[in-house]
Amino acid sequence: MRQDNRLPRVLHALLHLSDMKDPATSEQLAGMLNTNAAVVRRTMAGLRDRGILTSIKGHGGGWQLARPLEKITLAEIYQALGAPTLFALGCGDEESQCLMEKAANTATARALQLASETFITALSSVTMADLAVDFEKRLAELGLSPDNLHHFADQHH
Amino acid sequence: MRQDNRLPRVLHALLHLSDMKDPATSEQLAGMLNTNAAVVRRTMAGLRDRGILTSIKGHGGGWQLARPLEKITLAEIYQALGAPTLFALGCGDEESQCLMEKAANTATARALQLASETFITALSSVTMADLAVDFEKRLAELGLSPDNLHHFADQHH
DNA sequence: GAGTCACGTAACATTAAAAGTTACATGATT
DNA sequence: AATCATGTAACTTTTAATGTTACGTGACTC
Repeated sequence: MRQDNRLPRVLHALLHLSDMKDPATSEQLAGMLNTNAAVVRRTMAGLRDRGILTSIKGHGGGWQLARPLEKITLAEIYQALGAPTLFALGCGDEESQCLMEKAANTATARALQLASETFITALSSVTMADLAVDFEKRLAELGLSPDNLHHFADQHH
Repeated sequence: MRQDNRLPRVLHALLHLSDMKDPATSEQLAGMLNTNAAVVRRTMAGLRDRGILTSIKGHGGGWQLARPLEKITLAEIYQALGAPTLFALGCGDEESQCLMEKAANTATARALQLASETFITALSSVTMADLAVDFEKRLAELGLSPDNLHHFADQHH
């Protein structure tokens, strides 16, 4: 499989959305994320279905946050993306009849399961608001005031 | 990327090797693993370089364990495979200049890093001997004596 | 209410990495 | 010298994300 970058991409998009008053079109977001509008729609669809985003058609339409950043955990976003396969590693054929293969597969699956739980737990403990704080810190480190210079932080504009 | 099943496949192969007195040829292992001899050679090459296996050319040659199962951890095998990418998920473009994207990527990378550490730790705590014990248990559960019925456990034969 | 904007979605092409396959060179044994 | 088995390169296949194009539908403006 190719590498799945939807999670960081969506986080990135949500941060931009939180910074905008008006709805952002798929076209605008695609520009910020260096991708295609259809990809944005496809990727964001799950977040809309989960009530994280709203989408509005027609003039002045686009994407908006449906909730404050504090109430959106990264784990929920991961779920909204369909909880895509975390691992590039597989644990072998589940239906094998060879007991040696079963032992091998079980051991692999166990390690992957533990890693998966760690991943979900880590995502659960972080909200989008935490990311926004991280962003503000990065801004401040560059000596920029968070109040009036947000747009400088975004190289896309 | 496609799913990487090398780790469970190698574990499976090592269990079979531990059960054989004579070296097993790539052809034989390929039969047990339902794959191709060239794949076996390619996959096992890293284990040979790490001193986990020895390979012998010519008549009566093939693959053998270079150490007792107790002294082979799953983590070492994973390393011997080149520590292939664990995750199907990426953490975005590392070189982005957008501070929002950096915040998003960092958060994703952090969760992946924790998961990765859990995975390696889990692999480190298990040796091939543990897998052999697991195999014996599975044999016993089927009501078979471990002493003289090993070959029944392997559906390949 | 016609035109335009923006989402919704399907269909197809592209891409990346493991895995499968084929072929042949090299070394070891008989 | 013949045969066996590894070592390795080159190429094809596979799979899921991603990129792309196209068109339908709803919503707003005039």
